[in-house]
Amino acid sequence: MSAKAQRPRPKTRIQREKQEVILEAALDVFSQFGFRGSTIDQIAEAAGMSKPNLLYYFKSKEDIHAPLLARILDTWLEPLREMSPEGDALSEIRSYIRRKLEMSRDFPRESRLFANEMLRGAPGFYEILHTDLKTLVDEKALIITGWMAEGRLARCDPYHLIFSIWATTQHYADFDIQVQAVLGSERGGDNRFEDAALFLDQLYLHGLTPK
Amino acid sequence: MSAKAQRPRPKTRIQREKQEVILEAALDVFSQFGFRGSTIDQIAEAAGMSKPNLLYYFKSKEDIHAPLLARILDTWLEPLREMSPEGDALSEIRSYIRRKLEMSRDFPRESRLFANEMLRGAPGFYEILHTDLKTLVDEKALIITGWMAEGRLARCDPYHLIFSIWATTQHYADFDIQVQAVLGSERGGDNRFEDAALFLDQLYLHGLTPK
DNA sequence: GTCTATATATTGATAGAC
DNA sequence: GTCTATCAATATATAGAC
Repeated sequence: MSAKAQRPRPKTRIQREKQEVILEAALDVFSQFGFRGSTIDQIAEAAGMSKPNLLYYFKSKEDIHAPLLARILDTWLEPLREMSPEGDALSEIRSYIRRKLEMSRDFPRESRLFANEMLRGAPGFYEILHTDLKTLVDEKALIITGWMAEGRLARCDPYHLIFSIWATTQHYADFDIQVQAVLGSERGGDNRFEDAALFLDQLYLHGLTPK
Repeated sequence: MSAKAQRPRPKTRIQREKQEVILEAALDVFSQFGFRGSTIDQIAEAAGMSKPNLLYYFKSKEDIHAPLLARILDTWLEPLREMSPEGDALSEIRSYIRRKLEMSRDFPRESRLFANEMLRGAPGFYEILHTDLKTLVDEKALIITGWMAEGRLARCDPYHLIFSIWATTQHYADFDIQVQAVLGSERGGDNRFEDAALFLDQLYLHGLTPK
């Protein structure tokens, strides 16, 4: 939303739709090869248009990449934002895990785009992580710590708890190829996400239930 | 080791050392930008030599990348191989986690190189995952299932258990920049791996202790 | 808005002097 | 073995016709 404001806002509906087609194609490409490894040609082909035509809508490679990145962190943290101090501790954590896993299932390319950025050290992105992201995580860590103090949750490091949830859920998007290779055709089908959901639910339920 | 056999073995010790310098530099670069996003120029500069000089030792970009990839899976799976059916179930799992986390701490670039390959769909690598890796995981999954049948471990899906261990431990290498950004300078120092080890140990101890 | 043509820079790789 | 020079291919981006 705020990302749109960076470039002159699209005038017509057609323009906006074309831009969406391009961003969609770019997400395919960038999420696989990262920024440096992707070419405008690849994106143009994926978008079904010529390179100059694509560059009519976005004046540079960076201009295609930036809005994708800008919208992703917001989407990605939505499930964490929903974690409420009012709810039941274990239920809140478990449904956070479920929602996060659903995001990996439904938006794997976004997850991989993000992962690519992390791998190269998040240039021009670190500030946001260190401010916006850190603030949100600090806030939620406090809630979790509160739950532990009330005896509703086993005591543990809330930051590493959150990291472990990020890791386990995003793994199914980022390392999907490996997951499928190991599970094989029999079990790698569509229910790998259900199996993962069951496993993670149990792991964290038993792992976090106060003793 | 078997990777070396693919190209004519180096004659002198000097040659071998130069190749090592190059591979070391290449690991730095490839692990950040992936294969396509890295340039021979970058690698040459990191290795402190000219591009033609580097290409005297490795005749192509692919030839630098391949041996790095070949040696990595072996190293990476070493801790899993060590998991023994003779040992105590919970201890075996916990020390597997500890060793795997140590690898993320000690070989973060290798982890990121691997992650980069997964993100682009592991071209020319999938076969190995589907055969060698799957075979090893199948074997260890059987052991784990055996432990569960004996009541030494809480029942759960052994494959997703292994995935979750991979995910949580590799996260500290692959997403290090994010971990550091969130923890901040106070806690992001050198003990983030110790904190992670403590957290994971507790999570899996409680999560996997039979009820 | 979309195309062909092209300018300009970067990249993978080689030739050949030393 | 290492260097300078360079080639051919690819890449980002623009010009200008339609």
